[in-house]
Amino acid sequence: MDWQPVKKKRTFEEVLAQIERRITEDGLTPGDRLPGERQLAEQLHVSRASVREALRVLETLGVISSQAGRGPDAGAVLISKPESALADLLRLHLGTTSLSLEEVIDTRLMIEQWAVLHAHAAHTPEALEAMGAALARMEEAATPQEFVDHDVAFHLGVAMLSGNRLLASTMRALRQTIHGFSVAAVERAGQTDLLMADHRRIYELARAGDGPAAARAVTEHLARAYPRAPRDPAAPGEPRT
Amino acid sequence: MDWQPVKKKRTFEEVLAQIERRITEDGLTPGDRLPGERQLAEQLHVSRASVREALRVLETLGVISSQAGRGPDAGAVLISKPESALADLLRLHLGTTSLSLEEVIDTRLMIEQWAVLHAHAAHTPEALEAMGAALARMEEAATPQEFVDHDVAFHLGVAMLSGNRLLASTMRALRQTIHGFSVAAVERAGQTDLLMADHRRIYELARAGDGPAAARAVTEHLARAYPRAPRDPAAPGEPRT
DNA sequence: GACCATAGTATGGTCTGACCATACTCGGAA
DNA sequence: TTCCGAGTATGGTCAGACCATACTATGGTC
Repeated sequence: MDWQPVKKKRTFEEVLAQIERRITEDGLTPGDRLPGERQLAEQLHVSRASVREALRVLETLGVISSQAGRGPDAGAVLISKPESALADLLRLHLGTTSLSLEEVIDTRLMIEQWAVLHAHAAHTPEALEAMGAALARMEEAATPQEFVDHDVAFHLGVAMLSGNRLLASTMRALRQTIHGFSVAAVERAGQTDLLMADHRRIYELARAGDGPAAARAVTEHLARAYPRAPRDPAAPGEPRT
Repeated sequence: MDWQPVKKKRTFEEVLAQIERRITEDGLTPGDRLPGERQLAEQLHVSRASVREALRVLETLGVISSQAGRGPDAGAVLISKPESALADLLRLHLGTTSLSLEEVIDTRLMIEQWAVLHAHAAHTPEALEAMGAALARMEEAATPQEFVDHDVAFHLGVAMLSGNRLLASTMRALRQTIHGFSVAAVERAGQTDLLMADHRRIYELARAGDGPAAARAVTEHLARAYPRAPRDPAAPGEPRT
């Protein structure tokens, strides 16, 4: 038999494990409620502090949301907000330089390319609608801040083409993380005509179902938006077709 | 002026914000230490419980690691383990069905394709070495469990070709999340000859610097490993070149 | 009977103070 | 010089209390 790790789990980790087990075994889904902190503490024979630390972890990971008060909506409710956790993750690791802005932007390009190349039929109409609406609002944007807000919505629509919620959540988190950088880039550029032309082109190509062409358009767009970011030139081998 | 959100932040969130500020402003990097819990509590005029909840969040996000005792290594030390946070995130959201296995596996294909297509010269030798070593160990694997362990190392090497730490961490988390699924797949298949042939092909193509061919090999490999997972056939538009 | 104000109560959020286990530090003994 | 034990700073946990919040039920008023 294999050796068992002898590490002593901390109390709150045991609580965490049991709550997770309950979630999966009982098939709890977003909207369902967890027992109150005091009740959990009593049933698990631990202190409320330990329960709270476990719940804090779940909240950090975007799995639950807590509200005080009484009634059906009080207490810990299951949710599904992975993007907040991802955004926190990226922001903090950028802060400790264990991640660089280039890597984040590279990842963004990867997702958008993939999304337009692998547009999922069932989700395409919805995504295109979001993209179209964002396009219209971008036209009327008065400030870089506003423009970027709708730009985020547009590119989130691009990610949604894939029909993959993990990619959509990651895109939300990415954009949240590089938000300040995006606004600064638009302010520096001064005008948004070229970016808007890119957007329209991406939109039309996606609507036409021409994945490869849309992927090229996305690549050019991001190269324009982040002039010196891509590290592609240093790559060995043959250029991308 | 814009309206300010009137939401009252919880105490531990304020603590969290101040610690984060200290990290970025002081330029702390992995290996550096944070003040002790009692000291933080006193300086911020909050209770130790609030400090602990903030630290728990940071630990969950893979930014710090805490150890008891005295000496240089005691207390909260900055680290960089985004993969553990990502793995927790994926596992829990899979548990609440706000994410599906297909989406996770799709994401894996996306990363590996991207990595071989955008291999970064500076990181290629190191990645190839990891892939080669994993290849050799896979040959000698006696059990599906062992095989999968080294398979994980191989595909982590693939992700490392990109030189993007975010992708490498995500790959680690992905594989950790689908580990049980992978083992079951290998056990079901009974033999690993085809998979090994794929691996060698991917390795050789990556070493030759032929990104597009390697991308095709990766796609075929994953299609073989997860027979009914990819949703690609349902995609509209033209096939990938 | 319909409506509204008030007391009741269950919830999360926070604090205080204590105790334990751990693991380094330092002083004294061999 | 070496080694052992007391001292001590650290995180981990607990118990009990209090507050703010927000629903619920009660009862009075029209």
